Amino acid sequence: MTDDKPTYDSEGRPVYSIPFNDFFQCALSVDCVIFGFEGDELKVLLIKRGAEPFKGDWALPGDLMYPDEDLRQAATRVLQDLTGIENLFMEQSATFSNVDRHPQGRVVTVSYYALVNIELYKPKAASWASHLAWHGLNDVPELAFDHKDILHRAMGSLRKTVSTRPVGFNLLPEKFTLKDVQKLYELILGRTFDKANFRKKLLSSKFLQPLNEMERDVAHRPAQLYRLSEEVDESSLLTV
Amino acid sequence: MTDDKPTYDSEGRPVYSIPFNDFFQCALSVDCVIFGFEGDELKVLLIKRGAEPFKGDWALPGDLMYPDEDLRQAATRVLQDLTGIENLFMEQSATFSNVDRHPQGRVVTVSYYALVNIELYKPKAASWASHLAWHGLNDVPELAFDHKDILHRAMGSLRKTVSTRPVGFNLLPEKFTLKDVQKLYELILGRTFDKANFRKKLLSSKFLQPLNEMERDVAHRPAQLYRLSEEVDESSLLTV
DNA sequence: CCAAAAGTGTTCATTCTACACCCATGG
DNA sequence: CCATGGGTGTAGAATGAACACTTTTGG
Repeated sequence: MTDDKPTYDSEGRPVYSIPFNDFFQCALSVDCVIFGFEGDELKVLLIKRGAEPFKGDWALPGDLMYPDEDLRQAATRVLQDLTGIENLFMEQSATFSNVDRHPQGRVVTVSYYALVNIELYKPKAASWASHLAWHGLNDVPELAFDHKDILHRAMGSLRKTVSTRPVGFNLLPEKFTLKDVQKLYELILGRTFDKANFRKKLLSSKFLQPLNEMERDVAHRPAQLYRLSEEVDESSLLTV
Repeated sequence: MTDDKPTYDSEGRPVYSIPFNDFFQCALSVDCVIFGFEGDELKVLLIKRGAEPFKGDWALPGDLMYPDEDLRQAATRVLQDLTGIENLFMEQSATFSNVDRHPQGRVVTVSYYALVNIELYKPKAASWASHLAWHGLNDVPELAFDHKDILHRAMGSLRKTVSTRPVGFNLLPEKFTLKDVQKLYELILGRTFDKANFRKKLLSSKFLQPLNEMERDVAHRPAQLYRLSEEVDESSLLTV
């Protein structure tokens, strides 16, 4: 396919078959897969595109990287604009580079996935509000570009991370029950856990701090509320 | 930091503060972290740069992505040119985008790591031979650009992958002993394993096929030789 | 009292770990 | 016969899975 591409001079210097400047015709973008957890569902924040291409379609929020930014800064900016939240968990997932993925030029996109406490989320600008919505992961509409692929990959990255590092708690509200944690892990990993065993593992991990507070207004025995203990480092291990 | 960056019109269309075409001034490159295993050491294949910038320094082999390629194709091409090997294990690791990482312009690089059977490696072109060398991972020289970071990250990716999927075998010769496998895993993961337990785990995994052949010319009891059994799928699990 | 979910204890099976021991070969 | 590393068995600890049971609330 690319037999004729690279040649090299006697010094091992590459000799390009096209002008050097032709390489500098790409744009980079970031696309953010923003996960939330509400009710009994994992959700993702999508934006309805107001501009061509794919105008009117749902898409992952993203933007082009500016010349004076790196990718993480661009992703942080997108997130900040949308949710108003700073300092949330965000990690690079993968890079997508199909030649034809963007109809307006060569745009390579790098995806980040973020975990937000859905209660803290506030739509930022009024003009955006109608264009932004949480969608249940089992109920995602058609997406613009290759965003469906990106979403699937991000889900994979999340699964890997969540089963070895205590990052899932970023999706939970300040105060939560052990049942909440279990439900969350079950949704992310697509399996069920035995209640007794799951809570034994969680409690032995020392990541949780019981509060002097109970669940309220439930038609059964109220559950103990917990919060994440302060010394938890995201590099700590929690194997679920 | 980027307060003034994004504004949006009444439709939620982004209004950029710089001309749209200014975004299309980036180049993308791939850098390949090519791991090999020889003797009692993990090695990485480095190239001595024949051109500015960083002329004369060691660097990861890489190249710019051509307009009609995607990143994987570019990485495959680089690998093919260097080693002459096709169909080896290669996976995207991470994307590096520091604004100043390349002195000649905005170049964002995507790293791939590959695992090669060092016995099959043949330097491709004579003019390259003197510029290419395997370096032990504990003995890596100063590297050009941010290649040291890239190498470290690739090592991290390798560690993660190798402990859940049976990909390490790509580093081994056709025929190998269980001791070879153990040594390899110990090097990658930076720990030791109990001989008896390690081999029990390996043999119960059904990934190995014993050959009618023994080690030769060793001053002790010769070891059984194995090869990877054919039905092994890289998506199978092997938890070490 | 009942339904519903919280919360706990016990048993059994599986896996991990450490370590001791025997085996085959070259010198 | 010795040194060297190949190869195996076993006992005890740790972990995981399954499940029964008790507790506390609202209705």
